[in-house]
Amino acid sequence: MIQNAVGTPVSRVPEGGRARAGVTCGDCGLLAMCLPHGLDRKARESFEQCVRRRRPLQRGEMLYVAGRPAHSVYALRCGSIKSFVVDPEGEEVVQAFYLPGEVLGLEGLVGDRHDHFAVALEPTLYCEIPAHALAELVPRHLPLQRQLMRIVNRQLGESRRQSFIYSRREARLRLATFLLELARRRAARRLSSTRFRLSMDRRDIASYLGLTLETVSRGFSRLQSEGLIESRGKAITLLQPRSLAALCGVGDHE
Amino acid sequence: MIQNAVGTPVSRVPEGGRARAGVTCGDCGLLAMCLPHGLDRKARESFEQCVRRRRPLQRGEMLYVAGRPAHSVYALRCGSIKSFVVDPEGEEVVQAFYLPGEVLGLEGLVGDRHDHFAVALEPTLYCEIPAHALAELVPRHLPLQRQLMRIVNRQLGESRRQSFIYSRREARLRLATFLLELARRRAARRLSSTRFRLSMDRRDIASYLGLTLETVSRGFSRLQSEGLIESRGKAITLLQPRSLAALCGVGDHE
DNA sequence: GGCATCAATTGATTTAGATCAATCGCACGG
DNA sequence: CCGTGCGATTGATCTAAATCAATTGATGCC
Repeated sequence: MIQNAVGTPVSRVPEGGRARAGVTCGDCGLLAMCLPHGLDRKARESFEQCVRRRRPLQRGEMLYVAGRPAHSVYALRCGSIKSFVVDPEGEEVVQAFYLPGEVLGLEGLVGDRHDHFAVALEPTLYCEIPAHALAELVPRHLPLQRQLMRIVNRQLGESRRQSFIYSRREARLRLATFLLELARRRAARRLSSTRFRLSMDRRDIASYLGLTLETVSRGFSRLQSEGLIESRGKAITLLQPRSLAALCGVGDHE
Repeated sequence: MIQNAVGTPVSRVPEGGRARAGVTCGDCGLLAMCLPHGLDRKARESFEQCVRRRRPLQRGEMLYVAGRPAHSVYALRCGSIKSFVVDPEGEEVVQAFYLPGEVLGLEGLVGDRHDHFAVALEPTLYCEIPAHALAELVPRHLPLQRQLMRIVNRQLGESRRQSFIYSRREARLRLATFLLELARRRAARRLSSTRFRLSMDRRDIASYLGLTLETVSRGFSRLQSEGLIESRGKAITLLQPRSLAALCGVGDHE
């Protein structure tokens, strides 16, 4: 449904301006996966000059809206964001979920308009880097160039993996793959990879995986009855991550 | 099937070396969509110094192989290439089809290994740009940087659109979308967008669209019986491109 | 604390596409 | 010119997931 898209105001007026003491990229635990990774102190400082740390987004609040001018690139600090497009029938189609340390809105660097929506799934903090400033910095700093390419390339890989699991038609496999992907990304952030709370609802997961929400729900139930996970609403525990991986990795033929 | 992957030698020894007179980027009709687009004459000449124009690939011949070191980026001059991965059951999963003017193997710029296979679907000419040389040129030439980002971004968009049509489950719609996408890309190359020969077989299309080859075949038959296309094997005519577009664009609810 | 609301689960039925199984038709080599 | 073989088509059946429809459970609000 598009109600979010039309009903919720786009994030606008900043509350904090420049990065303030105590909240710099140097301090940030997510530096290693973020844009300024690899920059020396001096370069990082000029990068920081461009970074705007905004007030938090509330759940359901839009970070940006498809069709509007894209003037910035965004890096998540905490919380989570889903990106989606709206299909001709007016249905939301979820394209990606973003976790802290991930960068979105890169189309702002090349195109001039967003081609999708981005909305917070929970209270969310982020940094905003104006595209014109970033575009000026990139040619001057080799590590920034490399990191940018690495990030875009990673997104491309993720998107292709997603296409891949779509083409495998078994619902339970898509679900298992989805959970393991989340676990992997959480592990990379030193968060528990076996117990976590989903910030998205069943409908979002269904849309992301190309299924209906009923099928997702049944999938969770089935994985639970098989003892592979414990699922109580949004609280998920992976009881047998190895078996889950085996399910996705090796064939289900036997 | 993986037989291609193991049965066919990787393209290796070059036949032509440096770009020769008469075959330069300046002459190439595809310059506008290729990497050196936007470079001034001088910059383009130093770009050309890096370009290797290789002997043609035969149908079925591999351009590169997943797992092997990625030392170059490739630009298609004519013919076509499919890229694919091999799933745990050993089945080929087609990720993309590349047409003249398109660039592949960009992961060579960031990673050090190919993560997928690329194979010629017909006799195919291509240019090879060694990654190290390109990586050296990029920081020095702003238009090259911008073009690189534009190309990667376009690939990301394409991959997301692909995920999107996977999530729409109706087979005939996927097929119609596929045909229109091909038509669009051909039109961009000033080739007929209504009559063309598919260089890939039904199995490849099926894999790309996440369907079985029987379903693809039935889809073609159905679109033909509806008078939207004419399909005789690989020869395709779009009889009602507008209706096809309506099918994909607007809903099928009625 | 109880009720309203919405998310999630579970059940019954339908259906699109997968799967299994023949042909068909065209290109190629003898 | 006629087989041979592979790609494509067509047909019959089966099945996983969509759809339709309750029901249950959690969350927040009065």
